[in-house]
Amino acid sequence: MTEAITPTIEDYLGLIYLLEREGQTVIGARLAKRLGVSRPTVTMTLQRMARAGLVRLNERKEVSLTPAGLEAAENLMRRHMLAEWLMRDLVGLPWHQVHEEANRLEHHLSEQATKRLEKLFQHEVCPHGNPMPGTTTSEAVPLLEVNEGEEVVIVRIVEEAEEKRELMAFLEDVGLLPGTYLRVSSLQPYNETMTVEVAGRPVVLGLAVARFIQVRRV
Amino acid sequence: MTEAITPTIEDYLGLIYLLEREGQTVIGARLAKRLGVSRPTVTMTLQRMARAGLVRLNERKEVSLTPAGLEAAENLMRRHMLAEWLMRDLVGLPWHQVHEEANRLEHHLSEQATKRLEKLFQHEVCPHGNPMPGTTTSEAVPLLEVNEGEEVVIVRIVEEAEEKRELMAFLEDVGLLPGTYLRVSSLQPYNETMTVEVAGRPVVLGLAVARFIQVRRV
DNA sequence: TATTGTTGTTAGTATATACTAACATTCGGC
DNA sequence: GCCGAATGTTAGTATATACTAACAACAATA
Repeated sequence: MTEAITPTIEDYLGLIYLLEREGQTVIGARLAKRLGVSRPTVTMTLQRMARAGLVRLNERKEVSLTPAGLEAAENLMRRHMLAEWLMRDLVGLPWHQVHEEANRLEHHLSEQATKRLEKLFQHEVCPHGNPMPGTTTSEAVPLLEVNEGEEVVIVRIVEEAEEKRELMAFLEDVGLLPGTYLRVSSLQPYNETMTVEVAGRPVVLGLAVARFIQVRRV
Repeated sequence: MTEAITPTIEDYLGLIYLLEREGQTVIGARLAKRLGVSRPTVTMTLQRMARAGLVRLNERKEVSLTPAGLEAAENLMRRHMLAEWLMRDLVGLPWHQVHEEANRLEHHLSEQATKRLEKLFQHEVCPHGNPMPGTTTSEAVPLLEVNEGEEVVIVRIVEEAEEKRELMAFLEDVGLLPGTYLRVSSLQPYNETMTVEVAGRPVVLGLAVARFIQVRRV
């Protein structure tokens, strides 16, 4: 039945999992865009996945994970996040590179290696603050919604942003990482920006970016 | 020119590299056997590799690496051995499993991660005692050739043996690892075995296995 | 020398993953 | 309710990687 879950199929599973977790409707066109492939390719791959019992499509072509698909997806996400911690804490790769590295390694970690990593890293979140499968998301709001003058702490950088290499390098550079405290010093909606104060230094953020940063008020 | 070096191509490069280093004549049939694929598959893949400038075939169909192929192969071997050390020393996988794990991960380590690993692990050999590309093999003889009563230290387990999963588990179990001191207590050529003393305990080894273990006299 | 085994190649096929071009359908907005 | 945009699918194609069956060339050996 569940023939072979290839790296490609795992990529689909992981993305569908994340979109579902964010409460988004999962359709082929969105997968195509996020995965960087054409719509016909997605159609074909989803067909194989449905045949393998990993996903279903309803009459409106909305995609959802079956129990088997969910299990495989959670398994993948666990390996992804453990690979991220491995790269960050043991190998010493810069924070902004670990997602990309883990994206390739995650498909090739054996069960034994995964078990070892689970022993070593007992975190409930990945290095970007996103929850491991099985744990619940801690309360947070987009930095976008925070008012002028408020102090907050960064809870997570959402997964969509992890794919954006230069953005990640920028965030690491200015120190906008999970756990960082900052103050919203002023809003410039006319300019689509906001200014925050991080470790005493002002940083101007585009509002698109401020939507990717989730924070908790302090 | 050098289009894309796929994991499959890397597997071929690595094997050819090792066979060349052992001074063996590299022919398609041997590659087919060691890689576990059919001869036609090897023919086709070697054609693509030749087209990409990674190997040449002479009139007698013997395969050799081009400079570009050698560079790619050495690069791969370095990643392989670094992945082995990573798995052994940082992740804590048992010795007999690290080769298999590294065989998959090696294809997906970025240059940045490889550089980090090179900083962390400055060994001249892999966990099985085989030399990193660029370093020279230290003098050693097959355990097979050692006489009764001699004391030796294990220098390496040759690469061919690394593929044999159960053998590797056995070697780890009885403690026949690089650096281990042992004494050849007796030979039973009629039985195709020899008996060695490891840490006070006698171990009977098939001669086929004794050919895989290289030692230095002490 | 004749036979047998090894080796390499052709031919035909399969699968997963991609693409473009073209079309059908459906949805959102006016 | 109509129209253009978004979406999904067909059809045709490409590439890398595999396979089996069959054959040709050569080597090795009885």
